[in-house]
Amino acid sequence: MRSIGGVLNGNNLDQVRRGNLSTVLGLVHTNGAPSRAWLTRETGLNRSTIAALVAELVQLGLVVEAGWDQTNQVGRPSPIIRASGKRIAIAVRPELDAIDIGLVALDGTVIRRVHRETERAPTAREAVDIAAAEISELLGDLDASYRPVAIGLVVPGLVRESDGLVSIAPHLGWSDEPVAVMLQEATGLDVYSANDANAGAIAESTFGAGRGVSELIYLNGGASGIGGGIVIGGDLLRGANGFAGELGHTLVNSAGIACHCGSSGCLETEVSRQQLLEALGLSIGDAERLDDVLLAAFAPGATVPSALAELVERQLGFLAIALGNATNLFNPRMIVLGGFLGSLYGAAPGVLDEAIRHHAMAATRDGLVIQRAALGSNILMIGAAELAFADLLGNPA
Amino acid sequence: MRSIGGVLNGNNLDQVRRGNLSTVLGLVHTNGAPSRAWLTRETGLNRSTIAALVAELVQLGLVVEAGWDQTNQVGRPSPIIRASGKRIAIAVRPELDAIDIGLVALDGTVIRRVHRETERAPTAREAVDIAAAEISELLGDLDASYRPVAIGLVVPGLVRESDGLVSIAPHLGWSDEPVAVMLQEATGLDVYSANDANAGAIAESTFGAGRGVSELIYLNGGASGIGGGIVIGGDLLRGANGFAGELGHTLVNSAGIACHCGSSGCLETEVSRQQLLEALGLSIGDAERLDDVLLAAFAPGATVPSALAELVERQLGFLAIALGNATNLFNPRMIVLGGFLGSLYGAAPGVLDEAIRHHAMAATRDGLVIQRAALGSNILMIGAAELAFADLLGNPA
DNA sequence: CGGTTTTGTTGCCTAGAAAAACATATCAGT
DNA sequence: ACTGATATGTTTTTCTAGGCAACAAAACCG
Repeated sequence: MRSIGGVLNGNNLDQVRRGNLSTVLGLVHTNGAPSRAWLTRETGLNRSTIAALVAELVQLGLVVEAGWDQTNQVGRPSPIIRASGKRIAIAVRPELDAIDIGLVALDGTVIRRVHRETERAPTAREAVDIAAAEISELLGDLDASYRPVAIGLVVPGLVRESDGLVSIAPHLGWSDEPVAVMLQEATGLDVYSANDANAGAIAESTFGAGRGVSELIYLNGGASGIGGGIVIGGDLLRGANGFAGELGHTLVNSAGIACHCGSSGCLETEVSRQQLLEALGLSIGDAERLDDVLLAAFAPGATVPSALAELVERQLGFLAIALGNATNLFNPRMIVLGGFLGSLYGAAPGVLDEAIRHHAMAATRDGLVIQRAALGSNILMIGAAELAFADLLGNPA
Repeated sequence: MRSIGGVLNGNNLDQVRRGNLSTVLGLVHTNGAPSRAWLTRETGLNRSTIAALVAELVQLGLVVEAGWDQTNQVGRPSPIIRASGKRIAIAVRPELDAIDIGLVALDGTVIRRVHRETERAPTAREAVDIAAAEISELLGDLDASYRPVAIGLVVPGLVRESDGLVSIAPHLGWSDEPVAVMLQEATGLDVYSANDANAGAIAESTFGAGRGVSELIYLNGGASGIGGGIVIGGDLLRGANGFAGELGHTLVNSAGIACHCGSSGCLETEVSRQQLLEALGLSIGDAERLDDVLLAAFAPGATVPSALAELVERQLGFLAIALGNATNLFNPRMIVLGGFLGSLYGAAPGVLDEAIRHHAMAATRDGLVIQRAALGSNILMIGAAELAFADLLGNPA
């Protein structure tokens, strides 16, 4: 049985309408403020159909018609469609020493953003309680025209897709914590949960460096290790249980050191931010200066200390092994590097390009583009919001 | 722009009809001979709609209504729908010392199969000429009621999706050969081309060990190396250019030997059939006995020579590294092993299972099933036929 | 043999997209 | 400013395809 994910089958007419509403809302959400005429061209649907679909979305409070196309072209101007600024997603992101919470509207504006520091890594219970309290306060400040849609919860760890169970988040010390359910119970809002790098991959492929690229690999280097997210056909690769994308645990060194995952020589153990900070003489507190300092050290004309050059070259070599393997497996159009991996690449792009030439087959890397991530510090807010909006975007009615 | 593969968008009624025809034909093709009532349940469509869809498919000559459900249940019997035995795909498969050609009907029956030996590896030109001559003869033998749909060409090498160019087929000595175009010109038939392991993955996931499994990895060990195919959401992973799935070129040994791909320590160089044949005292001509001999050597109660035991254990160890990496990346539901990799696994399944436990994270391998391939020697005929039928199944009208 | 159950068959209904005709708003050229 | 060309919104009509309900048919059961 070619049961596609178990949910195959008969299209009926309802699904046509639902699909078209979803397509239009998605285009509006992703493209900022297109005109009705643009939507007509882009979807291939009839003018009158687009008019009806937009009218229904306006009725649902999901979009507004605001102003007219200012393109100075002949012909009657077409109204601009904007996603509602009143439907909001709540982004929640527990970190090692803080919890980030933000409100993001369907039109992409970040309405509020708070950073609640904690003395130590919060337990799941503490994270949920702090988030719930903060959410309650943030929503209380808004007038009644704003409506929360859902919560997007982004966790630095492995998250099961079916129920949002955090299987393991080594750096927070969590294991088998039903955080999504706990947060749902504490707030009464639906919670959509995912791994942080997966959320980052969604964000970069929808709004960032990978905009419009349907086959890409996103790899992020953070304080707590290396995480990956893979986009195929424009959708995040989730795998059987939602744990896909763990590129940080690719073997890159047979003689490597033990990894917390139980294996050894993983990319995550061989390439770490800590080594870079030490080589640059920076403390953990200075981590946010890493990019500037590293790029300055490798600026044209600068003399790079040999120990630093060696470290960077070695780390890029290991990175190239993991990316080469992944390129042979996925044949991606683009690789997007975030966090300190982006800094590493920025320092010596030629080194990585050349090493990948060695480790990936000529055919699978043909046309491959490597880029640094484009979204900066907002990436996880945006990714979390996309998680929260996904159901609404898929079925607006 | 969330342009999904560039072909997004508006569903209109035509697409609903096309999709439903495709769904029904696909279910009939994949499930042998279902009843109309079963199709109704499976698709969720209305009885009358299924009746109309089936009638149209009958009209198109793609299915026949033949006999009635013999299930001895209450109620009016439902007619059985069979795929046509007259619409045929032509499977072509160049090998090191032969060219295999087969005719496979839409109902799955293999109508003809010929094995044309060659003195040496054929050039692309030779392969095309032999195949074209053989196809002409095979089709000439059939009466006019048979209609060829297309040719499915399966090549042991990297095949570009857009135009079927064989980028490289190291063991045939081909590079940048437009074989699909050549075969199209020689026969006048459409040619759909793919890598052999990719075709194997399609076959095993549609009709073999992975039937109904929508997230699986297929890995095949042959005389000419190790090839892989990855199925995600029920569809073959193709990547940006169609080269995805090259699991044979995953790094498994940092101190490994050079690979023809330009890298070193690849799975394909560290694990080869040749080593196994030598350890078992078999010649290349005896390769087909490998499975029997190896399994006999490891049969319960047998004493395994230590050199052989070590080799098998080492090879399974390397295999586990590649599969562990892939498991962390894809979080598959199943891994299917074909060719000598299936034999290796059959000899000592516990060794591989244990090694994968070590190399894949607990979450990503949760619920993972490892199986030997089920389709045997017909796998590439079936895979090639699926390639040829894919367009028809996607758009029957 | 009549009752029950399941499914095929037929005719009607409705949702929704396309198409066509008309209206409107802009630009370009005089 | 006026006129024509162009693009797009608006309204009405048409058509397609799937759902639904009523009826017919073919099996099993007691």
